[in-house]
Amino acid sequence: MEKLLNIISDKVSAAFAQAGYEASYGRVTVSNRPDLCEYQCNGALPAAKLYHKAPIQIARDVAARLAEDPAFSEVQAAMPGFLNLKLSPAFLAAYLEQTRTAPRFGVEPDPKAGAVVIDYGGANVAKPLHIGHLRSAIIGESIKRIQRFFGAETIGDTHLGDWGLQMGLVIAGLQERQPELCYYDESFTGPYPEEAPFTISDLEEIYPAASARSKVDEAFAARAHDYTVRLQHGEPGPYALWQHIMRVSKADLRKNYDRLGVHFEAWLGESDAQPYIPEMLREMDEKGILVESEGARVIEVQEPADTREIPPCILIKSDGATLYATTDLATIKQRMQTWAPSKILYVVDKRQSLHFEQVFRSARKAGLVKPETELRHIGFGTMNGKDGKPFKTRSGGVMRLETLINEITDFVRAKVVENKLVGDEDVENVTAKIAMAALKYGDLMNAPTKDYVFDLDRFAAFEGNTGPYILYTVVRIKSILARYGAWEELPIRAPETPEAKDLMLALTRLPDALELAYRDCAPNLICAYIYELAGCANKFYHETHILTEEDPEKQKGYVALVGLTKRVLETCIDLLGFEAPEKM
RNA sequence: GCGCCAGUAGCUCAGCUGGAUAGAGCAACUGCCUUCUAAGCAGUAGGUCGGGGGUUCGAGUCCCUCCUGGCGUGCCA
Repeated sequence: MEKLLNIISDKVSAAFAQAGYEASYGRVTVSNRPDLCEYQCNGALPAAKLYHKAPIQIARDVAARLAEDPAFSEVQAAMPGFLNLKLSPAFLAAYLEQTRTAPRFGVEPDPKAGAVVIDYGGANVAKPLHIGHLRSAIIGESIKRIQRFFGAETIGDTHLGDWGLQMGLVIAGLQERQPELCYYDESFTGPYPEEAPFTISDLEEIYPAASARSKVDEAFAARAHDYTVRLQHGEPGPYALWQHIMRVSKADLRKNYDRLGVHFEAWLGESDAQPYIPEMLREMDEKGILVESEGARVIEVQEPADTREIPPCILIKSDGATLYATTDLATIKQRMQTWAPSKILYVVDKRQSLHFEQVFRSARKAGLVKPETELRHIGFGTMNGKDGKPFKTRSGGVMRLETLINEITDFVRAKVVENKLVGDEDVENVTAKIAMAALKYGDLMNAPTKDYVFDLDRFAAFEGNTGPYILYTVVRIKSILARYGAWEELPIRAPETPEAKDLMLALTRLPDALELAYRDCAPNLICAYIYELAGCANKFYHETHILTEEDPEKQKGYVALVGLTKRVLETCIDLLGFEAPEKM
């Protein structure tokens, strides 16, 4: 359905045309002076130059032609040449009634969305998630849901770090602890045990220890390297161990992501891209784009239009090994073959932007994707502590994601218990929902590309612009609706108070907010929108006593309005990746 | 060195393609709970938009320059 701003713009444009001016000057925006009007058109100002007329004269010409339009209750020309508009209550109510009854609130899906791969999470096997993984998971999940809302068939892929030296390190590290294991016995022929010889806690000890040791113990480093090679050649012992590591690690990762409300459709990793590498390299060779440079095999990606130097994309090191870029390119090949997506979105730290620029250019040069396939790196900024430096624990270490979630959950639980609004049996459920809202909203409210300061005290305080504030708004409305009874079919009614009208105007802005968030992959725009909407809802709630309203028709209108508000808010927070409890 | 990003209230940040009086939240201060949840609402105070030039009827927004900080910059991921 047509967006309200477009409908008004069309009317004003037509008025410009009737008055003898170029219609394109009739573009209307939301007013930046709410004290004067609801919508404004600045077109008379630039038009004045073209027509050699006073802007105010043009504005008056146009205003005169809009005066009779029933959509507006007020049309005024203001100095020096602004056109100020107010919507008529009846027109606004009719429009919102369409919004209320239309599927997806009248937001139009993207007809060419197709399949979309979202590469996020960035977890490594055998290493616990730490707070560095938080942003990718939260932002990626939200972007995926937004894509899906606009009609895309979404595939969230973790792209696990499950190949390479880190695996060799774990295998070598485990050998130090349990050298007697059959996996290390090259004469072993029988089937390997079903049960993994370690737990996730063991793995979490083994990797950091092995990593540290490899830096000081050359013999150990060589063994790790050797195991890496043997694994990559599919030798039974290392391979069987690797499978155990994968299984144990994935189960643990899944548990942690579940707790975050983050779900992946595909749990593929670097290892799954390996089979595609030989053929990919051969094809690149045939195209003649894989060239020798300083002993390595690279793809040149510098273009004449570049203002900076873009180093070539290295696919084969001078020692013959492949690297990160090679795997990423093979992964693109794998994804195109498997899902033929219209776009692949990478939600990865923004410091890797050059890497992705190289990979994307190489992919196009190699013809791995269609010309119209969109490859996009959504680079996110660093999560800093209050000191402005990358977030650390009090002791200076990297904080585990689990620890962070536990801290915020404990804080929330104390608050939930204190407020006594929920029964004992609901405490954990409600606590988890509020904690997720605090954590996710606190992250998503920031533009993805920006570094931001993570302040647990601030996010946990729940006052002002926070996730819990949004939840609180929803919960208050739910409470009214539950007491009122059937509300779903009640139609929107013309507003009678400024608070009601403001709330309705805010509701009409939903499509604009969602479309921008979709276009720019920017969940923060949804946060900004629902904060504004929740503010309007709370003001309305404060000024209007719904359940004691004596006029049943008025009451129905109020209930319909908060009902629509609730549905919009719940849809939006679902796009952000969290949900509201019944009480809090 | 080169490139990218950032610098807006005491703190954390908005500010869409240049438009009217630069907006929120926190912190500070003041009101509002015998009525649908006060995790709320209303209000007061707080700003040479890093500095300096320029373009424009009009600049936080565009151009130039300087300062400060962060990040990146061929064989790590």
